[in-house]
Amino acid sequence: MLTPSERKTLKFIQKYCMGKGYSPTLTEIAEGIGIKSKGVVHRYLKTLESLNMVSIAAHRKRGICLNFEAYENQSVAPIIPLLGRIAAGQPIEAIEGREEINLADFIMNPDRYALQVTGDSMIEVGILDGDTVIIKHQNIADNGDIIVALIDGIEATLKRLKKLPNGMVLLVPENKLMEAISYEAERIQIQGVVVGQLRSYQ
Amino acid sequence: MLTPSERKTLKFIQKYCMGKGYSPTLTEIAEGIGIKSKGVVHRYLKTLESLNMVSIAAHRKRGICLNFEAYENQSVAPIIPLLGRIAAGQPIEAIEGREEINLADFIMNPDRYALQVTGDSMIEVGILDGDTVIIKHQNIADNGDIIVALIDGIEATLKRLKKLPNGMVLLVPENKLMEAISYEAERIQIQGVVVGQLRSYQ
DNA sequence: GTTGAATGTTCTCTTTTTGTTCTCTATTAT
DNA sequence: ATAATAGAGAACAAAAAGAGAACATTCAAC
Repeated sequence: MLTPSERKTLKFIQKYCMGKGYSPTLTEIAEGIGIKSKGVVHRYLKTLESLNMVSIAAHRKRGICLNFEAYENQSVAPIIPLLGRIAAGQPIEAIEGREEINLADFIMNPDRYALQVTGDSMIEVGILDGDTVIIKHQNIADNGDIIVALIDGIEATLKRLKKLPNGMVLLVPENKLMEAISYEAERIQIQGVVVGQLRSYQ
Repeated sequence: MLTPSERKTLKFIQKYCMGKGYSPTLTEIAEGIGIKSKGVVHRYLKTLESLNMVSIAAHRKRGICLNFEAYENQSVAPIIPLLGRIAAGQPIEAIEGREEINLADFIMNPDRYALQVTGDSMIEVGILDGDTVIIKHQNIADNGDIIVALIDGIEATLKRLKKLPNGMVLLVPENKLMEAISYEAERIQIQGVVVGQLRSYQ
């Protein structure tokens, strides 16, 4: 069983790791739990290690590693419960099987990056001004994909791709007020394909 | 386990490659991570190479290559590099300050849950059929918030909230084809407020 | 081809930061 | 009283970070 201070230490480490992706130093932990002595922190860590809550790489800086046991019942993983499906006029319908969403699955590939969208050119497919899109880095794309296109090596734009039979490509905005423009294929360089989109309302 | 500097180096390379399509020189990396010695950079690269995070073509200029598979499960946090802002007709503009997006910020709080949206009632604010919305669980909401409302304790629906002066509440769909309906305040129970939205295109 | 600037590689040295191990003190519950 | 828990802080060990010199190789201009 953990003492209150040890629990506090563990929680702090969990939160820190979640936020930054790497573990804190002893001094940071000390600050985080409101004490001054890193020697004390070290003692707590030793206890946590003996209980198999964490692993510590000796002398390594930021070498604390959370063990599986430490994760139980904690909401530290990038996982959010998926409660069900909501539609107008019905009770929330539970979804069988998948009961949570792992945001890591969503984006956690290193060839993914994010772009913040400015402008309304994709408004009709629900990509609004200010949204963030997740891009998968690749140089080719299928017809109908929403792509990041580099025109003449300078201008970048987010459009739907349509390959025309005559060797031209059409970049189609999803906005009735704007017009699709066609280019010679050589002028267009594909920088990536949209694989996700997110928006924060806070 | 990477040291902070090694991590910084890796992130810089990742961002550089995504943006330019080729890898940086040692001097560019040194500048990018804020040090002066390219010898130091080389040391970091050697470490990254030994961990299979990158491949380095010996003596080749700009011969660094990111090994995507290698660092998938490396980071605990759902962090993705934020490359910049994209608008029609301009180069991608870097965003000062924020260099990455941490999805944990999205959901770090334990009172969040997800719902999958069915139907088109919020289509005009970019919440489409099939999207997932992140809900913050709370029983009160401000005027204009998009809420999960439970009507008569049975029907659940996603609508924008408008409190009317006469003690009624109006649930407003964001779809021209649908009509807002007003209810006596007692019939409506607020289950949560939309704080985020995400969509996957895969 | 030759050449020279740019870039990659290999060192050694120093400083800073961080982890480890102590001892000492205080508080609290049994 | 005794043991468990908490904390301060000093002293030391080791890792990480960084500077920079010297040399090797590439690559593009001539």
